[in-house]
Amino acid sequence: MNNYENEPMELRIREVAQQLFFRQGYAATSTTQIAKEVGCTQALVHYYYRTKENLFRQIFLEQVEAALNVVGRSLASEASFEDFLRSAISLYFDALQQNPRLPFFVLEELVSNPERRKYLRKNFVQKPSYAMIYMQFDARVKAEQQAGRLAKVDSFDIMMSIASLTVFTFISLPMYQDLLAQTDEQVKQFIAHRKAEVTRLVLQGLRP
Amino acid sequence: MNNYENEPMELRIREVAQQLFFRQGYAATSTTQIAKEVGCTQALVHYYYRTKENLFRQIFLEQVEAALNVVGRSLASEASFEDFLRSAISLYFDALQQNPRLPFFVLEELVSNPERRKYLRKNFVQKPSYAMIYMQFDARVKAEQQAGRLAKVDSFDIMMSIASLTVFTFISLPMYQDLLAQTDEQVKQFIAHRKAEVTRLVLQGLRP
DNA sequence: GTCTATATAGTGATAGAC
DNA sequence: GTCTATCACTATATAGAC
Repeated sequence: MNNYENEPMELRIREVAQQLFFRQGYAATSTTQIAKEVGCTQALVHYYYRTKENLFRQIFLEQVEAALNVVGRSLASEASFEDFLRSAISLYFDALQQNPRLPFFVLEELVSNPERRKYLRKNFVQKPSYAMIYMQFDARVKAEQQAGRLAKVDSFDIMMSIASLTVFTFISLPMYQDLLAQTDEQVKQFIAHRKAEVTRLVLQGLRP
Repeated sequence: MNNYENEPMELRIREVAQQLFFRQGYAATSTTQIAKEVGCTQALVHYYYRTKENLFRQIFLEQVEAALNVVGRSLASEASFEDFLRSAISLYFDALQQNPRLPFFVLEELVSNPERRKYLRKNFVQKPSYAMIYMQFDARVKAEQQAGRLAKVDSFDIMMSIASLTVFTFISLPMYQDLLAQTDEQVKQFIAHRKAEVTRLVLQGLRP
């Protein structure tokens, strides 16, 4: 717990805005609501960030960057490919458990707003450093297939499948929690359970 | 192509509204915008549906029902469990290809609005007919495991994994299309490619 | 840096004419 | 059934006092 009350206003506004954007999305969140939760006037929100769109973009970029860093970190492993997959999936689950609303937040805005995709493309996809992440993974996959230790599957498919299985777990969390009326403890168990099963499924599914 | 211009207004409004809700979500869509795209006044939208929320709910329920019917249909198969899985995954991909925005539309509203989850719970989860769908599947899984033809995995996990892999394909479609600048033909190929790989991964991953 | 006040525009919804 | 007109609100954003 940060000692919230003593933080500078600029930061408090960003933190509250992030929470609200995460929960409700961009369109359903107003600067008035942000101000009310912070305990300041709506004018102050605009004093620091000028526009709502601008405030959103700072948060959005920061979060995408954080997510990509997790992916980047997962590729640094020197272990065997199987152990590398294990620890990557484990890392994704742990990172998302810390920040369960992140994937939906990013997806929502990317899916429902073409401008956001353009923005992301300019800021990340075109940057060579991020293209490198994929190249690195692809090389490793090909080497493993050459050695006959991995099924002949496109590296892009491996990434897609792992992303699907991890991300969807957290996207569906509110439904699991709410529709099936589960407690926090049950949710924690559910995540751990899925982590184990996703790992098992991926490893067995990628055997040659 | 329906001869759109000749349809009754009530229906035209619903179709346009659906398109817009699918693309932008509830909060980002106004009844004014709906009216403009239909080519009528905003008052008429409210004449037929009274409130925006009400218009939304009709569309939402209809779509959830359609989705659940696809799932229900997939369970009717008499074939071997492996063939049943194959045809179920195939059916999901085909249904979603007809309606690629459906999963995101449903998820978005369920994730970002607790009221919608309450509403869904009342209308579906509590209905015995929908609980039956799961029971049916669970029985079949257990029988297959008894016979030693299927890995010892919870039936709930099997559903979650298949849902993750199919749904995420379509959620990520706008990004695939836009971020990687793909043509319609390439998108079609991508879907077919994922359908094959998802089928392969699930079948191999569920072998005992 | 924080406030009050306000300009401007858009929202959902309704009343009433035709 | 469709329109015009309008209400009461809320939104984002800015100007100006302190």
